[in-house]
Amino acid sequence: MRPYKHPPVTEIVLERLLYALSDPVRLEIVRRLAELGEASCGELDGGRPKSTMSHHFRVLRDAGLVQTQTIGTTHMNSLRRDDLNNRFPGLLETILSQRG
Amino acid sequence: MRPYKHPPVTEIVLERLLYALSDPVRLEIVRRLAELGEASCGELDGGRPKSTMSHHFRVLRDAGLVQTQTIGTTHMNSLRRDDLNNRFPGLLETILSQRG
DNA sequence: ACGTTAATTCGATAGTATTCGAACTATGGA
DNA sequence: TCCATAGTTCGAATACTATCGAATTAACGT
Repeated sequence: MRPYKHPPVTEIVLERLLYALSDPVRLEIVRRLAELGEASCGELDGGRPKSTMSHHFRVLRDAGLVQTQTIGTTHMNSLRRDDLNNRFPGLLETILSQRG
Repeated sequence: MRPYKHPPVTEIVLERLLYALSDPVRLEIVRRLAELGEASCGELDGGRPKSTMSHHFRVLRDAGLVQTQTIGTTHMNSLRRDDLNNRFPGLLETILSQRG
């Protein structure tokens, strides 16, 4: 499995980040990741097909929100909290603290 | 001119709000409105056609970010700061404080 | 009433997103 | 090596979105 392409911190773009979070499925993924610390793709599908989940995780990765590392056969995802707080201080926490 | 339909505070949805702000043109509009306090549609077009601006203002209105009142022939827009701070405390300020 | 100004609505087009099944790839275990 | 597991990639259908010109509506001043 070739490694994932994660954007460097400096290339994380606000609009792209907001867009990634504007989808209910993706916002829920991010909320769960915030709770759990990390999770595999499969753990967070709510019965949705794998391809759909894979798509959403890719959007989150491309936006710089999520990092994915391969451990064995599972792909572990976690939020890039430090990177995000460097680039956009307080933003992620403020969004996650909202009761939507 | 029939009055605009602004969603009540309780119906402002986080995802919709994030989506509205994920467009560069709209984010810029919101930034300018935050600076100026209020502005007409025409003041904020950067040479863009009126129909394009009208579209973006509608998205911002529907998301609950902007309120528009007609004064004479001009439509004055301003941010719904209080409403937004009630519904999503700190969110707007945090987003606007980011240097994108 | 007429023209001007300000912005919305309509209609079309081109681009992009979401969703999903099916095929594929990679890793680890029997 | 064969198989199961975990996700990705591909392809296609469907649905949205942004953009803009043209026509329309509204309010004001003359």
